[in-house]
Amino acid sequence: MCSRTPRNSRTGRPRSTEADTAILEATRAALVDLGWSKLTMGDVAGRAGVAKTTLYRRWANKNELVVDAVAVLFDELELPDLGSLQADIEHVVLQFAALLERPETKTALMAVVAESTRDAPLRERIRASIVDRQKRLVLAGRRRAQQRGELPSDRDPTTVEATDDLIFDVIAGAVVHRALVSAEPVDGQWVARLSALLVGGLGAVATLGE
Amino acid sequence: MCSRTPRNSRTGRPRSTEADTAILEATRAALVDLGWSKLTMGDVAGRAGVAKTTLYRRWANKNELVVDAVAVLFDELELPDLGSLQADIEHVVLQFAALLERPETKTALMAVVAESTRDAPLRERIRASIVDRQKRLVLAGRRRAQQRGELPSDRDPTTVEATDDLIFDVIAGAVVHRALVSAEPVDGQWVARLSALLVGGLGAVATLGE
Amino acid sequence: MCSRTPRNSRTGRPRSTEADTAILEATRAALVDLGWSKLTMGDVAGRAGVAKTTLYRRWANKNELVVDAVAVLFDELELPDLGSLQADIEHVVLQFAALLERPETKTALMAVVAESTRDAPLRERIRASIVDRQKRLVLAGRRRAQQRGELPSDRDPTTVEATDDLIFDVIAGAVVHRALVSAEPVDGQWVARLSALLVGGLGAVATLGE
Amino acid sequence: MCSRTPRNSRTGRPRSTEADTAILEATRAALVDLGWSKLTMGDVAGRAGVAKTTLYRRWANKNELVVDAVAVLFDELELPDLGSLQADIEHVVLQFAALLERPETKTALMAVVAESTRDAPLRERIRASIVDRQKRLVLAGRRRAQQRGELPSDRDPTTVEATDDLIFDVIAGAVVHRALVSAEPVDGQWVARLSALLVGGLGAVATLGE
DNA sequence: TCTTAACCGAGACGGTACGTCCCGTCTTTTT
DNA sequence: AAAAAGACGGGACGTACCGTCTCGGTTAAGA
Repeated sequence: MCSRTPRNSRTGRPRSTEADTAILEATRAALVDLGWSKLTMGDVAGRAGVAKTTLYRRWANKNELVVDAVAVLFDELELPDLGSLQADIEHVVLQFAALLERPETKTALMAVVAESTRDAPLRERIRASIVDRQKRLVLAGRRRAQQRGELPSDRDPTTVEATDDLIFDVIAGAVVHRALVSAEPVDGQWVARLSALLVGGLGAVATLGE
Repeated sequence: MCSRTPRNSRTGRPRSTEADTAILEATRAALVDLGWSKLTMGDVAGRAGVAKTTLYRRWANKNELVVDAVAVLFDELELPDLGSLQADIEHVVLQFAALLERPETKTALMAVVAESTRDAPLRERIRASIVDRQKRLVLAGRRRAQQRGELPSDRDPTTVEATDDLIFDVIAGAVVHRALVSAEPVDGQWVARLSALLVGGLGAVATLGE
Repeated sequence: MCSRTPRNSRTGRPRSTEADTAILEATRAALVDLGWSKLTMGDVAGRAGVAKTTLYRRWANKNELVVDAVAVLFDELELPDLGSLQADIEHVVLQFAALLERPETKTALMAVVAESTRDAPLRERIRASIVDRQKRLVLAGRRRAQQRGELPSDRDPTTVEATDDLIFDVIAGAVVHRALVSAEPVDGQWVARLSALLVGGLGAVATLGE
Repeated sequence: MCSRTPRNSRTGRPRSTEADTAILEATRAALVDLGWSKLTMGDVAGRAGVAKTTLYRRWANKNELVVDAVAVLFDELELPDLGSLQADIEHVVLQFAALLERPETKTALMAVVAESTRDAPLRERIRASIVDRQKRLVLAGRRRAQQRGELPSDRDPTTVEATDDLIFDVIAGAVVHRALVSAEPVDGQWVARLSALLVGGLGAVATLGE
């Protein structure tokens, strides 16, 4: 979780795990109150009741701290079986939109992505902490649809993975763009249209490799 | 273009129009060299051979300046008629991906969007300067496809607009997510799959309103 | 006076002379309240109602600032003609002792001298601002004594200068050592003994060169 | 020697005496390398191969540590009988000047004196460890000169002590001022002049009390 | 021999000050 | 009135040390 792994030595005073959690909580609170660009390391330290040095001992900079603070929120997303692929998609999209409406994520997500365009370690951290972890939802939804017979069974595994990635980029990208760039609500109608587009289009994509 | 409109008085020394263009060019150059987060107003002023006051007389802050500097690049996107809806989509997606590969836009776009989540005037400026201007591409593509008979003619105008918006969010969102978040290449295969998904799904969306 | 001379350009906003004096006064006040070692640049800036940057624009570090703040106090020393060499010496020694009793000088003088042992520019600044300026007192006293006939007229000018320097080091050194190292009072008795020693010994030194 | 006397309990692990000497040596080495103001407790601990806690268990702060580290050097001063008061004075002055040329003492002596102006315990420690211990040299020199008949025998013991103190302040003060403030060499000529001044002046001081 | 109390190294902790960078504003002279 | 120049008050940065505090482990006297 922390950026700077302490040496695996057993000597010396161990790091306080309470400080860890206090810092991450304080970071989320500061994101809510101030937004990403006005969040300062000193302010977070103050809110957490911790010295600035304690903060820098764990995270090299604001971006890595924010990624860790926000990442955990994305693990709340779930994919309950609602009986049909379209229903599953609509449910997860609404969940994701609700997550993006939270002020912590709304202000932080695009900011760290922007920073990551010039910071490879940060990019890797985002991928590991947030992006890759959510692909599980696409996987689960696709497999469930295959079991239901809504989608054909796998043939070429690379094609399947490429399609999974495409669906992930389309869903996540569309919701983020709607919510943050277009800045318009992700309501039931919009979600219905999006999921209809996906379900309808998936057949065309499946026949593409043949 | 400029943020602060001067009084319409004709007295006094007129503003230098050369300064305007020099500043915007300098901003793009600074974005390339430094990225959004390390770009400073002082540095831009220095590159443009201009005093900081001259800069602030025109733009209130870094974000508005960057939006103006980058917006013009998005007007390069075009939609030549390639004979089919799928070909048109593939072409514009590749163009958009190429634009996002440019270091100016790559570092700036997500950054200003992130800032805009807490800054309504900036959000409006982005919408006016960048977002809404590109919806023309979706409009043009859809109409052309209708003329070709690839898509049914309009019935309910609000449904049409909602679908246009959806397609816009899906295309733009997916490309941005692929390029900046997933950080993987927008290559021919991926574009082919995306456009197949869209063309295949559009029928399903069209029948939704009935 | 200031450490960092601005370019002799006439362009731009000129430096505030009020800031100069406010900073030096604040420095002396901080020396009185906190002493040299607890004096901080931030505190001085705060007392002066000035930003830290304004302070650093003028002085590179605490030591140079303190030298300038204290130097002016040494210019208060005078040498009124009291009729005899011994009386003149006693008077200036008492004045010097009174100056060293002031908390500003007491805490600052030895501190900057200590720092100057590893900082040649500072050493030069102390010499120019404080040390050399006070040699005038020795010169004036010696000339007056020669006019009175208490001391022989000059013969070898280098000998004269060497003797002046010796007397300066002896007087200044003895008073400083008494006041700060031995930490005992420079009272009338002690001063009388010191001046007797000097007046009595000067004859022996004068005949040394022969 | 150490600042914090442990309880006189005989139980528990006794303090390492090797640590004591290692710390003092490390302190002198650090003074040579870094000077007083850049010397840090952590650095000294590192050089001594000792934990910071071990250091603080013995000395309360940097100043007391430095006084102890430097004090021992002053005990090297000796006063061999060279046959005349003037020769004895010249010898001890040259010794003292040589001591002040050593980088450890040069940087440390004035610094701790400066600190002592606002720190009574430190002042007392300096007096006990350094100042008073060197007055023995003045005492020995004066007695030897009295035995030789160069100086009159004692009459009033308080006058004698006052004169001893005066001579101590004059010699020590003059040498320190010459070496550190004027920053000029304490060479044979200067020493000859100083000792001539003293020997010549001592008679005048002696007759003062009558 | 076994406690046991004080020692030791390592290093994290809450803090303070540092000197730098940039902000957005202001004052000055020049155009 | 706008321009270049640059000083201004202010805020945050990331670093260096401070002196304290926990750790696990060591050491020698006393039971």
